[in-house]
Amino acid sequence: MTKKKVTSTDVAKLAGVSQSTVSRVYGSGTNVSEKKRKQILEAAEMLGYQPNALARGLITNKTRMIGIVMRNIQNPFYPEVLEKFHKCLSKHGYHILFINSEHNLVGEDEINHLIEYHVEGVIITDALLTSSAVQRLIKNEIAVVLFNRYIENPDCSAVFCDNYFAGQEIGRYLIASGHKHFAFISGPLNTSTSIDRKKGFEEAVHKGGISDIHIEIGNYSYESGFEAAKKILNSGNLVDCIFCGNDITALGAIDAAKQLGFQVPNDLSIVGFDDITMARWPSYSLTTWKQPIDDMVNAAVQLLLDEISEKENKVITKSFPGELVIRGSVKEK
Amino acid sequence: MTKKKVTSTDVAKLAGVSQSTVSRVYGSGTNVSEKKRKQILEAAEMLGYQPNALARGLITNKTRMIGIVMRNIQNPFYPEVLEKFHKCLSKHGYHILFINSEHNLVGEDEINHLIEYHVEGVIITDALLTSSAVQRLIKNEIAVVLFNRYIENPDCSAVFCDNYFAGQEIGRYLIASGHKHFAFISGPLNTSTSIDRKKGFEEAVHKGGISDIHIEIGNYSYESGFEAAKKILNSGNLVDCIFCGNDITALGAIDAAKQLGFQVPNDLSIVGFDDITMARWPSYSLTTWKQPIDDMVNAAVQLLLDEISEKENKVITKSFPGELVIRGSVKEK
DNA sequence: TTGAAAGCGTTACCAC
DNA sequence: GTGGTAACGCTTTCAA
Repeated sequence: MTKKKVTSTDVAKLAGVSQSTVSRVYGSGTNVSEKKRKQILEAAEMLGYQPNALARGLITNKTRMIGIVMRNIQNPFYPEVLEKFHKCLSKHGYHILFINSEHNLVGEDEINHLIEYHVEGVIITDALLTSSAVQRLIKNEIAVVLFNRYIENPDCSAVFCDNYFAGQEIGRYLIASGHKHFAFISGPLNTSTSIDRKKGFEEAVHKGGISDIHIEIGNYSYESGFEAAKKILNSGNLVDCIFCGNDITALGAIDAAKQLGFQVPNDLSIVGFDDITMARWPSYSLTTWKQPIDDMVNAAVQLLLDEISEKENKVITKSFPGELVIRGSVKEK
Repeated sequence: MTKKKVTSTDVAKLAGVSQSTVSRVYGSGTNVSEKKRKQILEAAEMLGYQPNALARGLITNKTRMIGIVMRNIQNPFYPEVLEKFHKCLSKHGYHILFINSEHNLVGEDEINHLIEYHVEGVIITDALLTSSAVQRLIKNEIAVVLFNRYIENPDCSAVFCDNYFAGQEIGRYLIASGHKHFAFISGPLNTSTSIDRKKGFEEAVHKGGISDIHIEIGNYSYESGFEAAKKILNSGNLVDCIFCGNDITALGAIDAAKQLGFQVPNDLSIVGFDDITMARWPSYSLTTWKQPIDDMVNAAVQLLLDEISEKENKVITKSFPGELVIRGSVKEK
């Protein structure tokens, strides 16, 4: 077993045909007789031939690679999202160049890598691009879709949950179930996601006749939920419910409440956001807002593929409502 | 702002030099005068030039891509691993082609993709390769390292935690802390990982004078831990401790125990494996075995890079002991 | 230090 | 149907 890489020319020689014909078998598939096709496939099998995707990409300008830039992968919501993107993209014959970004704003060098590798499109989850970065991608004919974020003055497509609506619904639900003293643990307020959830929630609560909401700003982590809840419960303010910006924060809040001797939901109601698998665990049984991940992922991929094939840049934003999932962390009084 | 992709030839023209010289600036960096380098970088900046990694890879046979095949990404252990791999690999200038495998055995088509894209190396986490798959990768000069698994008759390198030792230590610890009635919730017994943990644990427990261990086989998920624990606790067998094959299983077991009215650790001790972040959460406060992820990831990357640069295939396996992390889920009687 | 030219493994466009 | 040949964008000789 030698170690030389085998090319279409090797296959052609062994099969006694031209290299072009081999290429046709693996490419268009047309214009090749049944007999030669057979010979070629046999020869390829013998040699262990695999077409070189790089060479192909060089000439076709189609690498069949999609860059996924993901932040916050420690939040269980995102592995689930990644898994679904992988499934959906590979169904369409695409591969994933994975980039784990650490910042809210995707860095220049990360953009550079995506351009260098000539990915056909990029999905950005839970992060943003400067508009100059968007321009660079577009200039390099790379389609872009934001996932779970959008930009006010949109220069690229986006798929997200209607956070404003969701925030409202959660506010209404807590009002309707008889709560009087509200707190909200938000994520950092530099993201559309956080801002909209907050705005919707506040509006609904105010409309329900409650003027004061105790607000803490966290960073969507368990620890920040834990700390924020402690602060709220130790503040002396009366509080009978907390809306948490995401599930993992809510789990932290529940643990903090328990530690301080509060019973959830009897003394304190807690609502999360995302509906991660853990929300369902009996220790928490978290009432939360379900983001329709499947639909969102499918939509994002569809948008991306459309952009890739159509070449013109329509900017489309798609929002999904999602739905309240009632479990056991809210007391309906 | 036009949309034509800019190449080194474009840069050369604008800078008034030859394409070769542009290439030298971005490649070796040698043999180019300070003056021309400056002109070139300026021109490149103006045009927004990025070298084409595919074309480069085609000629150099170095794509600077590493394939990561990951299974079970819903288990929080693996996102953490992925994040660290990303960090370590990008520090070395490598990029990740991400593949989410659904099976214990990596499929032929997944191998094909890795070969097609000419990744320089592959890291397989929590899955195995048939030896014919290994041979195909090697024939295509792709280095392979298994992470968290090894093969009995090794044809590729591997990095893992010494599961046999860890199992023993956990057994000894539970014996030493006065437990008498043992149960074990294993992962599927077709993996080295599971087999070794089980073997070590059983040996230590037997050596401690206990002959019976109630064994259940799960699949390393929360749900399977939950169900298995219920089965154990409802079996009528007396049980005062359960060792769970991984943390997520242990969390399920804890929740099941609580639901059945058992107090952890007073009525029942529980030990996990991995030390995922959630093990630290107050609701669980799980005593567990810490896999030294950082060291393991660094070792895996180092092994891979060595294999890539040395071209000869030494098969090296590296095991790490890890350590017991004592929290609150075990009663020391 | 520089540039011309060959070649990496494909696809695409020709003639035949 | 088929094979020859020119790209694709780069690195790497080799002469100058």
